[in-house]
Amino acid sequence: MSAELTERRKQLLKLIIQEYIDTATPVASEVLVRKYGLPVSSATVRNEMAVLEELGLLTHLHTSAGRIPTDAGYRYFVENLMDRSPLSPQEQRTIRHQFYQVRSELDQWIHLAAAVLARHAQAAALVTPPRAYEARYKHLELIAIHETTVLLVLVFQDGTIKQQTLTLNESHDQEVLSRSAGRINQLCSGRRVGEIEQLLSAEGSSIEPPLSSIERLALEQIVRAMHQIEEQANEQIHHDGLLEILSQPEFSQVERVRQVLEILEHGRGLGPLIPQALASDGIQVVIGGEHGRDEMREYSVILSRYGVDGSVVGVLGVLGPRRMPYPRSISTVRYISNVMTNLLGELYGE
Amino acid sequence: MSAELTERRKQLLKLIIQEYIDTATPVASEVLVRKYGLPVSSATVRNEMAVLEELGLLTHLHTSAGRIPTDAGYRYFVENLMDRSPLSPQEQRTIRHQFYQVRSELDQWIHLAAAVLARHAQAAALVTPPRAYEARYKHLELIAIHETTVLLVLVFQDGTIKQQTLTLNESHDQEVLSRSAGRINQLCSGRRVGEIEQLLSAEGSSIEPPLSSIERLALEQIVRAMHQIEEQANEQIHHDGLLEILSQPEFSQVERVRQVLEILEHGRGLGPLIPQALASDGIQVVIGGEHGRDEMREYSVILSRYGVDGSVVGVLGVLGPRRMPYPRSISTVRYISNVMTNLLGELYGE
DNA sequence: CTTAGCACTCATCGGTGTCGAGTGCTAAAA
DNA sequence: TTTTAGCACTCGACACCGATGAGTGCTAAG
Repeated sequence: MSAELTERRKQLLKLIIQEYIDTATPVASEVLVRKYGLPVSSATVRNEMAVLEELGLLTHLHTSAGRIPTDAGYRYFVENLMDRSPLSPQEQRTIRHQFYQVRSELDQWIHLAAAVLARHAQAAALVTPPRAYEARYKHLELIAIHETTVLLVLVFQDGTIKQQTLTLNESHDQEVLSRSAGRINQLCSGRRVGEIEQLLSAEGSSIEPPLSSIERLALEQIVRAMHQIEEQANEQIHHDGLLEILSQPEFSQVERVRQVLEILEHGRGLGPLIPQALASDGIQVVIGGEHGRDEMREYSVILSRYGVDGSVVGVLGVLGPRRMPYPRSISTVRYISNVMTNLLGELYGE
Repeated sequence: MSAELTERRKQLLKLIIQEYIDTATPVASEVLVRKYGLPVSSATVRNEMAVLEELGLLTHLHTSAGRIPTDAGYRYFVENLMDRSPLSPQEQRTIRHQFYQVRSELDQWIHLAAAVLARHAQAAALVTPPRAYEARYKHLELIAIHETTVLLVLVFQDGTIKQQTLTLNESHDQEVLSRSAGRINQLCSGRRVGEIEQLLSAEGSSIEPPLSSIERLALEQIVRAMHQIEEQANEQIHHDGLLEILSQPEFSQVERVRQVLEILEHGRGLGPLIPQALASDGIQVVIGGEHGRDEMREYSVILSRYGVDGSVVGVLGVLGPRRMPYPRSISTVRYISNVMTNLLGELYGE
């Protein structure tokens, strides 16, 4: 009986979780009444705790230890209980200022985003570079480097840049290369990989004048590069903030550090979370082993998509121990996500 | 008396160090005679060990513990004792093959170098991107992205690419931008930053026709970017292989992990080692706190310059615990350094 | 429904004793 | 003079013990 969530129990749960997040030690009934001046005795609190445990929101490690939240407990906290306070105007200003300083350096954005996320959420941060759903050709440049070697710089519509080298049979001067690049630019501007492939196939061989050997070679590289980009679309994940989480008590055994590194570097355990975040609006919070992923049992992730919908998007978020300051982390992820979205919006036109 | 380094003592020292590197536990006299079938008794070995300790080549943590090498011991080992065996042809082939696969992707080289170093030397790897001593302008491209925003892609003679965005007062079409870029390319090709600055100053205002506002803006960005590149010349260090060293016993306390992270991410403690390696031929081995750097007392680094002398150079190497398989690490660093040097040589002409 | 009281549980910590690895020394053997 | 056997001594590692104390669960009274 009475296994229902009364208002008092909710408040108690909230306090317990906040306290645990704060102190990283199991919270005892006694401590709660003292610290927060509850109008009831510790015994009552204990009774309530027992009910919350029955409901699956709390556990304890052994009989004479304080309570700690379960995944479900955290989930309920995140969804119904926690105070959603955005970052302070002061913090927002600082962050905006940092981004303002690198506003023109596209490739710094993800570094900065990861660094700021890590510092403000005190967790490991992960950011995937913003990518278009499908690569579209924007611009090619061929630059003579040395005799028969040519630097091929490829720019896509989402701002991604790829550089490759090309080795030719005979040396050509910059003049010729520029003309070839110009021609390819005209042929391919705004095209998808499929359309460019056609230029190379029989179908495309009807173009006049026929493609020079340089042009063919360059086009082949372009097609290869575009396929490559689409394959590894959101696979490469930039991360930062290892140092931040090392100071947290849950990482006092190296084994944990190794696990996190494996998640961050190889994406082990992250599984479908990134694509999922990419496909859905709003903030995704995954607590512990919620989705049955064993490697993640001890960790939580908060992810958010960012970017211009339908044009160029990425995912950013934080990874930390299950005992994570959810309100703050979520606010941080949300804010940085917005900042990045705005930046990209300015770049590509909202 | 008799505190001199006889042949037998040298051989003993070599064995002790090899054994310690292997097992990570202080080595006992008894173990040595048994494992290597020495023609003397453990007592004799103990006497010899005492002499080696007197010479400052060995220590022990407490009276009844086996011996471990001191920095000087390792140093003597590296310089006079160890077997210098290059990587096996099999390994060399594997490595060359891996590099062959990414031969055209310039920006993959440092990633691959770090990854291969880390895996083969079982240590943390660090690689600075290859840089010219001073930046020289190679090529500029201006690409209209959206209304008044323009993507500026800047290529330097050493292959470095920088991308920036530029916001103009009014929108211009690609035609105009390309013409401006072409003009700047003509003006700046192969120039150093100083010469380009002159174009912007009073002295340069005599060019005809006078620079358009777009051209001025672009030039300003170019100058800024070149200064930036020269400042952070070899400051950014790419690293890899944290996971490799985590499994080593010396990193069983997180504190050590933090230290290494701080060295790798912020270059703390590396101090002048990188510039030093950049300035000298051959392989640099720094063992423990040899050069009085306290943060490094527990670690050793092996660095090598790579690249085309006088044209474009970088530094690569490994960082590991003092107890490091020096012969193997040194061979690996040497080999990868050669591979990278060859790759760059092909690119820029030997 | 709340609470005081109390028994019970369990991790933590300091202290103690034992064990074994390893050295250092000494005196005898080579 | 060098080597070696023998042995005392040192010190870390480990297990065990009991005390301590935090914290719960239960019960019976308010």
